[in-house]
Amino acid sequence: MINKSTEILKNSGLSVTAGRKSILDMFIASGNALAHQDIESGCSEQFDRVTIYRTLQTFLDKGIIHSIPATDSIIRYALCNETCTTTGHHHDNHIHFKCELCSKTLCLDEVSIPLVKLPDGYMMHEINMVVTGICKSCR
Amino acid sequence: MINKSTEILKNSGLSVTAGRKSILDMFIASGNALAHQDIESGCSEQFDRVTIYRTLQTFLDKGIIHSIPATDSIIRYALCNETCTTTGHHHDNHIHFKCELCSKTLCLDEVSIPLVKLPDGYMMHEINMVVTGICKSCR
DNA sequence: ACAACTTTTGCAACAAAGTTGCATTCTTGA
DNA sequence: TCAAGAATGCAACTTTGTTGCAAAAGTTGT
Repeated sequence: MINKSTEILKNSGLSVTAGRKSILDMFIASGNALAHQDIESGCSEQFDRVTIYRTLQTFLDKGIIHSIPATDSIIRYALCNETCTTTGHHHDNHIHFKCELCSKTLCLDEVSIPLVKLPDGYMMHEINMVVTGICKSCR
Repeated sequence: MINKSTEILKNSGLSVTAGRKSILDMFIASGNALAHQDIESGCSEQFDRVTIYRTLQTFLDKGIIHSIPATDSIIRYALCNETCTTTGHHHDNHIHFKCELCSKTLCLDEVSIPLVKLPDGYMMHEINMVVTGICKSCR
């Protein structure tokens, strides 16, 4: 295996293409979550918009990335960490932080989501927590 | 004050118009959160799409409704409860539940969000928690 | 109840975001 | 290396969201 992106793609049973590799490399290189738009402005010269949509969907399906909910209708994606090896939907147990100044979104892997008790009759499947505030580098 | 929607509008210092009243009535009548699309299909014959966008934005600004983050890029809105009297952004301290079967989103006012400790250097401002699973009525 | 003033609405035109089908190109495994 | 299958690019389209402006409605004071 030459590099990490190739390795991830092969492990997920995906064919290795230039587009997938460079999108995956963007995730690996970036410390924070990326929106479709971020990726497009990073490589729209090389790859079609449609390819980016489909690649992100494929990565989601394979559990390579996860999506981070937001109230601004901009969905951001972040690499799943190595312990998430299962294909398809899976639970990330860390919280997400969105900085109000630099508006970067990142995974705080070291902070796990506390358990909550739902009212009777509700079954929990996935849980998502997003904190907004000021990040380390913006203070 | 004739009815609840009129009362809410006046309390927020907004002029009372047919559009605002009927959108507000939809929120009051519906037990769950509504997306722009839900509202549009409920009253698009009566009111222009643009009016709905602007009305939702106005309600958000005045703190009449709050937006609920989601991973499907569909922002849903729900009425703020009466304790939220402040104008503008404010923190709702309850969790949100999205049912995977009926895909309704609702506020679980009785479940409050537990505190989490952020790593050093991060300042928390707002916190949002969304649980997906199966709701009471779908079991 | 009315007039003057302010706010809201609808329309049109536009911009951005996302989807689909299909022909071409690239990957993979034998 | 070659054939089969998968991914890509393109074009056309749908959906979603935004902006400016004139018309309509709401509000306030008399």
